[in-house]
Amino acid sequence: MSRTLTARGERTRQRLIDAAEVVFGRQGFLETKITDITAEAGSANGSFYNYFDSKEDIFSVVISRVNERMREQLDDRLGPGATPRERIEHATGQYVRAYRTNAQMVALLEQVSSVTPEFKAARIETRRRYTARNERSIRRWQEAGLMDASLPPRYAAEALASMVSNFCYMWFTMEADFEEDLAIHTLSRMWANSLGLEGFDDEPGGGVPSGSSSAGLG
Amino acid sequence: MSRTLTARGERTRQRLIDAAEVVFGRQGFLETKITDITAEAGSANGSFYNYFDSKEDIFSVVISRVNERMREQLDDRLGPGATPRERIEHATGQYVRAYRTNAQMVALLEQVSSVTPEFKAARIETRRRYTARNERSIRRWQEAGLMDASLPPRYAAEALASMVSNFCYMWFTMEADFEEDLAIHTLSRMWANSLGLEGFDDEPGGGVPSGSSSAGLG
Amino acid sequence: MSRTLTARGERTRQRLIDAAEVVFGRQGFLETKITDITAEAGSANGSFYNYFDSKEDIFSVVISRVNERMREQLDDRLGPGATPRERIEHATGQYVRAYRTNAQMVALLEQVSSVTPEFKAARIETRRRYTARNERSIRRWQEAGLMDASLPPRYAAEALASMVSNFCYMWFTMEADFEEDLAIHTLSRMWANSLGLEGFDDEPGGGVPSGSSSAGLG
Amino acid sequence: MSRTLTARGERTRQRLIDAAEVVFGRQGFLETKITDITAEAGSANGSFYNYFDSKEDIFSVVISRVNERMREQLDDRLGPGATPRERIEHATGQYVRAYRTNAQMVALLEQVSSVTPEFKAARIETRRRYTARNERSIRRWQEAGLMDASLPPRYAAEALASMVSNFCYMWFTMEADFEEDLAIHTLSRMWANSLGLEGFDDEPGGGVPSGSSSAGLG
DNA sequence: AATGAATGAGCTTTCATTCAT
DNA sequence: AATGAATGAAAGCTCATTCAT
Repeated sequence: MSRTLTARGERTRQRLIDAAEVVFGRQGFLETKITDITAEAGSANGSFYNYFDSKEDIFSVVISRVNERMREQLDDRLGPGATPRERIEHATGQYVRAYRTNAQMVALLEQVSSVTPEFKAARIETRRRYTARNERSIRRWQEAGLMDASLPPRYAAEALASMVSNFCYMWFTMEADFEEDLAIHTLSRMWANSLGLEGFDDEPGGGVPSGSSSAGLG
Repeated sequence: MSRTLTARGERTRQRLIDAAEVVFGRQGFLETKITDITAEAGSANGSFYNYFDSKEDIFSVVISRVNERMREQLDDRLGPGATPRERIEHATGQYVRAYRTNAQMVALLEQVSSVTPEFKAARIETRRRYTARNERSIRRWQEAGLMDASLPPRYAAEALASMVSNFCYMWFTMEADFEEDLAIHTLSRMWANSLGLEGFDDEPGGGVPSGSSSAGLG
Repeated sequence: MSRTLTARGERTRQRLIDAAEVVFGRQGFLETKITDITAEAGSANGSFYNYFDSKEDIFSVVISRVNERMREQLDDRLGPGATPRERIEHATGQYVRAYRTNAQMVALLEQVSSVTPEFKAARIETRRRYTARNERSIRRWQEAGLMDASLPPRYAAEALASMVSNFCYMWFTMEADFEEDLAIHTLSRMWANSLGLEGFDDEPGGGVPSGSSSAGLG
Repeated sequence: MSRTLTARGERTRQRLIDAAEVVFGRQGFLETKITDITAEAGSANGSFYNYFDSKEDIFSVVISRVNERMREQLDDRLGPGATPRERIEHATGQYVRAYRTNAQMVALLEQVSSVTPEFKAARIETRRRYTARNERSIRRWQEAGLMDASLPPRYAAEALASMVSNFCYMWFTMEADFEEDLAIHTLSRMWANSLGLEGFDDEPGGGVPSGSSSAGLG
């Protein structure tokens, strides 16, 4: 499935990927039939197999693209003058918006990863990459005496990633009703509180919880 | 499917439900075929339809039973002399253990609910019931001046349920490696911290974050 | 595929096997579609898979049945008073008639065995079993001084099996035109001649070329 | 498919034929896909249809080429001074070696001819052409009083072609294990014996059983 | 009630062949 | 001539569900 393609071929392949994203989003992984994808793309049944081996194959391409998009959306960092609280709020806001944009696909990955071992592994890895960033921040803050030293960083990082990501899951996928500014503000405040960052609010230049906001899959 | 059954019929029905739980747990919803269930139950293929309409039908029965079990496991409350921190820790411990015991089934429901609208609604409802308890506690604590009054109770309750439940999900379903006592302690401490309960630790009789923490599905 | 069947099941299974033999004979292995078999048997497409895993599966059942039939047809031996020439002629006649009856299926097995390793092995084994009988006869005759001692028994046995079986193949499958009595007589005579049995014709009780005539698949 | 080709076209066509022989030999007729041939030839999928109508079409070209080759390999005759036994041995040796060289293709044709009526006819015709040569020899020998006059020439010729060709089939295609010199010698001796050529061994200038022995397809 | 056979819609995948460039 | 993308008819197989006993 990696023979080089002509321009036309590349176009068709893209059409199929776009179609797949639409259909996966609409029907979920399992309810998506190859036929649905080709129909959506306006090509013949058999054309699918000129480009992909299986539904899993195209799904992983779609997911990669979504991850890429989310990574970009989470990339903006505040400058060095910002306070930790500002940083947390900024990162949380980014995360929430990125999640909202891609909610369907993120939920989809969740759904699939609990079934297919291959995707489960990928999903765990992505999550690990992002909690690792949280963990480093926490470690730094603890070394700097900025927060509760008794919290084990890895555990705390996982807990925070859980809080934000699952909140978004309930919000965007399970259709709980929240107001954006208030949600971001509340999550940010609870995040800071939970680590015992209170009292350090105005110290600029603290570590960044940042990507903390576990892209896409946190 | 609810006509009254003879004793024999009732026994067969139970055998099928037991078998279904085993098989669902082993193979997941989709990989479970009706024949797998009847084989496990030691009855004939066709017998299934004497008691259930479909795979969804028996699945919902299995899930109800699991929910029932979890509710019981989360029901033990501390007496009136306990401090809020003790209560939080107690409830968190209960939740963690209940989750662990039923992790397979909880994950299963998660998986299914993102696919089938019917189960999605049920899952939302269960979650709502439990966050509602958290929410009431928070409201009470705020009225009693025991915690940060600026946090909107519904949002905070959802965030805390997310933190604990998704932590357990990563732990028991995605096989992250945590140590039980430390995990419970850390989650409890972050829970209390995040609400700004510090300084109130020793006030006995506060509300109970409790099993509140969303049974089975939080 | 070996669960015990009820009478009805057994009947259906037999219907499918009968149908398969007809269709295989008519269309060959490759041109036979599962649908053709079920149509011929008058049952539904899916019913096939209640009894067989695949086309190969049912084919091997059909072939076994044919082998069985041929073995029976080749089983009649002459009494002890017969001369070698009589024995050879008798055995050749049997072989020719058995081949004719089952020509379609024998050719089919030949066709399939050159493609599918599994059937190739089976086919070689059957052939080996029958040439082994020829070989033993030849050895005995040589020890008894009844024939040309310079012919290596295994080679000679293979050559004779080839002569008769391939003659029949050309005759019944490739539609060469021969007259039965003359064919049998000629083959018998050449068989005896080739071994140098001339001059011993009238000695009664010699070894039996017999099943020599490689049943079904020689 | 026989419009005149430019030099380039002719080269491409040859490349395809060469590739086809390789691939047919490697994978058999059925497992050979058009794409396998073009891939082996290093040209594009669609190019195939510039030169051939179908897989059958190119197959018949390949087979013709193989037949041609075999005919050449069988063409060497002994001079007039040779005895019949020498001639038979010489011709048998030639046949065995030619078969060995082309065994894959010969088996292939056998396989295909039992399926496709078109190739079946061609195969019968080729066989007939070569047994006809045997038959003429036998007739000549009988007229010259050199052998058993009671054997009907056409029947005997068919039997001998069967003996040698099917022996080779078992040897080279079904992987029976024989030693070359001994095999050739045994087959030759049995050939002569079966016709009752004994006692005439040393008469030079007898007819030639010859390459007669059915090229390629005997 | 219990059984297990029968059914057929539904989906995936392959690949010879055609088409447009 | 050469290319490689596009096509869609087959065919196999699964399995929930219905039926007959």
